[in-house]
Amino acid sequence: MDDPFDLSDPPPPGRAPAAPAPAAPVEAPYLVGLNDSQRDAVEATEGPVLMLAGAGTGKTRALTTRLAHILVLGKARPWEMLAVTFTNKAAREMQNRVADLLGRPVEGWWVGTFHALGARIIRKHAEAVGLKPNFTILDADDQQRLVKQLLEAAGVDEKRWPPRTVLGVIQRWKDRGLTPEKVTDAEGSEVADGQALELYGQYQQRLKTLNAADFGDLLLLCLEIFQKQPEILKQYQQKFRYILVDEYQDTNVAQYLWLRLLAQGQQNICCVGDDDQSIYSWRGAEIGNILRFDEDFPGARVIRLERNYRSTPHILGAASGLIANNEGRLGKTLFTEEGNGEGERVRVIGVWDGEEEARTVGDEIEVLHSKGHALNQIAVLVRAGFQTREFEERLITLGIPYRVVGGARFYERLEIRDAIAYLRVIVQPDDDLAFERIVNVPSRGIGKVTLQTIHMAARAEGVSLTAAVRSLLETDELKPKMRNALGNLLEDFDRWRRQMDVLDHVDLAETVLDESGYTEKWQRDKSPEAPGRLENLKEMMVALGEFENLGGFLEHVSLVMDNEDNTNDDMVSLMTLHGAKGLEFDTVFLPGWEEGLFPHQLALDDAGLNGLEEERRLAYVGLTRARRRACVSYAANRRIYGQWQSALPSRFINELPPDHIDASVQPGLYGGTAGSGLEEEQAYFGNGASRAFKRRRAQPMIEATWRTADSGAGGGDFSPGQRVFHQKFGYGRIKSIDGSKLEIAFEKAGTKKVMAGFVEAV
DNA sequence: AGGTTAGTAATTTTT
DNA sequence: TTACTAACCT
Repeated sequence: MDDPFDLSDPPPPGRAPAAPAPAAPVEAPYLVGLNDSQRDAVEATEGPVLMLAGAGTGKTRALTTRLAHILVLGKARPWEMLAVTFTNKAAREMQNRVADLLGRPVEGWWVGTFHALGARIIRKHAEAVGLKPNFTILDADDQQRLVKQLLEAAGVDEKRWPPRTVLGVIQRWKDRGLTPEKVTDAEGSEVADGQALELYGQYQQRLKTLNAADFGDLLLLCLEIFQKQPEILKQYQQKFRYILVDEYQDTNVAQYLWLRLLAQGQQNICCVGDDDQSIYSWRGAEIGNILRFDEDFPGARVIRLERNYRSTPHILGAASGLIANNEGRLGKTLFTEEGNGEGERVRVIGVWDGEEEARTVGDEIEVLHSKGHALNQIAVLVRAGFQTREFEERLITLGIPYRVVGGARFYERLEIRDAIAYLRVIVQPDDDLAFERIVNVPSRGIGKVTLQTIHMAARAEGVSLTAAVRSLLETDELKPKMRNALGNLLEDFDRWRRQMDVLDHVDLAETVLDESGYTEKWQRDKSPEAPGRLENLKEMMVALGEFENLGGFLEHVSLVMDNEDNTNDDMVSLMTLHGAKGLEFDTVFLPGWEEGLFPHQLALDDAGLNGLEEERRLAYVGLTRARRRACVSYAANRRIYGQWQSALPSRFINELPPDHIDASVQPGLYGGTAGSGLEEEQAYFGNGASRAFKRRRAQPMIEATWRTADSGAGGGDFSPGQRVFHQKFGYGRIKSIDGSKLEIAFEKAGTKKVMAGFVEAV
């Protein structure tokens, strides 16, 4: 992941300027076969354009052709183009398809995810925002641990305010482009005993100390750079002459601001999206961004892609009828090519319980399979992950191969995260979160108490944990056993760091895992998953080998968390509706359409009508994944968390236009009337609405590990001869001072070296 | 310091 | 129901 060119934009050496064709021929080959609106979208290169692309309307084709077109016309050289996506997969596809269109790879253009591009910009100007260029990008787990530490220090009850909740609040602020200074006091007042805003500030402070940024920062810090240093912004503005944004309906405020700053002046920005497929508001996506586009970019052209190449008229009719129940849409009228017949109606099946639903779907799949239907053209799309289980069990029974898409990702596995933590500490000694993760893995006898001591020392001196350990080693604060263990560990670190220059990075990683005893830990482990973990570690080494250095690998790990998809294997796909966005299958099963599950009760609780509309969009996304067959189902009874619950058919079922569906209900459900209504008195999925905002009396302050030491960094407050008190050694008199380390003659414990932060004057 | 047990909570998750 | 965490015991 090197950066072959810098901001000043010299053409990549040895490469001819992207041969600008002498005016595009009237009918360039790549334009053949586009429909009128697609062609419109390709040729409207100047000024702001909103490409409203409905499901299955050939969006990617239009968008990649547009990019190729700009290059062919010579309107921009590759490095003057910026193409932003949400996923690495989408970025990769864009790159490949543009290359296909042009018949050669395009090099040097900025194509990638918001986060990857943000990271790239920040690394270049890191000092401007108080980071070193080698800053760490924290993952979700790191972030949560950090918040947890802050909550503990602030004495917030973690039962009431779980770290993930508080982290969520901080992230939503970041999504909105709000730094701690910009959040209004009132906003955090309900969260974490009113300390949310303060915690946010501390969180950011910690990140700086750790030389780290989280995902939100990858955009926020860009904004900060652009604001603080307008000349840098200007360079980028001049550089990027054509900007293209995919999945615009999923952008959050920070991303919107980022784009708007970059597009200023030039305004050749093309945003592609579909308001009806906005399903990530809970992650900060602002559907308003796409709805407001023509206000934000005056004179914008809106081009609608409405001709659907994917689904049958019945499927499209059902989906369109459903989504028509939403308000505040930009509105599109999807249509299909005529002449292919109408296809099958969308089937709607009501059954007794979840097990029967799984059995029914399984049987259907079996029939399709026996007719020669490819399994990888069949998907079961569920609302929530736990729903896949019943289908898995059924498919196993039937002997039908399947894969669960999504789920645990490679780099999130315990052993991989541990291994990476070792590498992180080596590359970036200030990375406390990584240090903490592996300081006692494998077990070195360093427990809670020792770690606490290290934390206090770090806090007192305002340094990283590694540095604090270094200081502590020169004192008598630690028990000899600990001092020995930590001393060895630090020696190891130092040695590995030295080897970074001489050893190949794969060899180094192997050395580290070997000498640290980490590999051995799993070799000795007798649990059934241990061999798999060792396999994964080997696998990681292979991945590591594909990078030039450790830094590149770590960047990849942070930013490219996607699963490899083996779409080639003939297997049924089980996945969530969210996971299915952007995919298509001949046959799609949509189980669990029940009130409370879909729409999900929590979505309604949290976001009311907006929540309902987003659930409806999710249903729309589900239906429009199907090319030829869609089958919706619901169960009258379902076991959730071991409890049987009865449920009514989803209101979405009633919203499907009768002309496009074919409903069959198992006799005996709901006293014989199917989907007859949604009586309000039913309270499904029990637990009340406002769990998130319950409060409790303030907790007594936890003995502050961090709070105490804020004042006195260094040994400056002490002088020789002074009488002091130490928690462990009692009273004594200072003999000499060496920086933050004091030599003290204790009355009971004898003469010891201790950290200044651990003693108080008496 | 590490293992055991009891209590609790439980969507969606492109980076 | 399961899975994870925090206090608790050894």
